[in-house]
Amino acid sequence: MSSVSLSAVHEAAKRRLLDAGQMYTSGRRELVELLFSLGRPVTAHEVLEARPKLTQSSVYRNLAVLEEMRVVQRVAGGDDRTRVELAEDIIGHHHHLVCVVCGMVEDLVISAKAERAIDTVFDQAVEGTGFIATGHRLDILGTCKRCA
Amino acid sequence: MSSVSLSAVHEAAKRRLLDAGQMYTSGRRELVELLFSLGRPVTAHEVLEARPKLTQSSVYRNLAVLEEMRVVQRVAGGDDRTRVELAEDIIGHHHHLVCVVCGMVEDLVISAKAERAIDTVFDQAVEGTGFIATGHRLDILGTCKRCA
DNA sequence: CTCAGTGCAAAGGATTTGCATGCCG
DNA sequence: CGGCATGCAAATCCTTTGCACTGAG
Repeated sequence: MSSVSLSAVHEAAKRRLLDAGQMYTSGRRELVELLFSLGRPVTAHEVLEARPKLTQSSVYRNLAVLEEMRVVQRVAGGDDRTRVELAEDIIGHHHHLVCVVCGMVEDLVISAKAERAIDTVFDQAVEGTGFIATGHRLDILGTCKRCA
Repeated sequence: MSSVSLSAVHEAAKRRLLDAGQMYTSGRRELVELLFSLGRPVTAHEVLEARPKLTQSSVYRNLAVLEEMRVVQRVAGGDDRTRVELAEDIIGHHHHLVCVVCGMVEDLVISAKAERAIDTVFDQAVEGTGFIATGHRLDILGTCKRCA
């Protein structure tokens, strides 16, 4: 699953940006690298703490660009802050363990079989609602080790 | 499913507040009534639009109290605003259709069988992670009728 | 050279808080 | 009466934006 390499991620990110006429600057590269190394959804605040050199507005702006280019995606956490992580089609489809105490979010990969079961359930559920489903969000809520 | 009556909801809400030494005031009652009548997660902003008489700070404060008393629960939408709806143990377990265009969230009830399938999948997934699961959040993302 | 990207500071929007007053128990 | 709840306004927090400057192609 997370057998994806950093260089592969950079390649994917770079291609998506260049194809859209955007630059793959050092600031953006650094964001991708950080997201890759942390391997979980992070808030803008966490990014700024981890990379003090980066500027607040640039982080927000670059995350927005990366999101538009489908390099990263937003994730709802246990609190109100917006979190982002590398897009699923880059690091692979997965779900989240959300700590309702501290808001932390961790990735969770489930078996292909389980995934298929869920897909089936959802497909049936949406039928006839007039809603056009494009994806899903499955989070398991609870308490993480640290907060237990 | 939504066979729950308004009075039953008021009763449940009132009991939870009184048991905790809180008052079930008209402002709180009105919030519960509005949430019940709308039947979907709403933002504080929507509440204020629907009930202009209510004060902004009181709405936020009362929603916080109701959340603490487990009368309402927060729901992540397609945008950044916090939404709340009546707690699942009052109106019943369900999931959400989230519009990624306008952020709107609608309730979705799936079959017991489907629900069981999902529970099984999740139980297995969390095993051995050290995470203490207390619930889950399943949202189907897509485009609603209005935004299609 | 030219335009997108960056930094800094100020603006914006949602939510929270302080404080004086009102109302329920 | 006494304390929680309410209103209003000011304060905060997160995020976005304006503008001048820098850097890459």
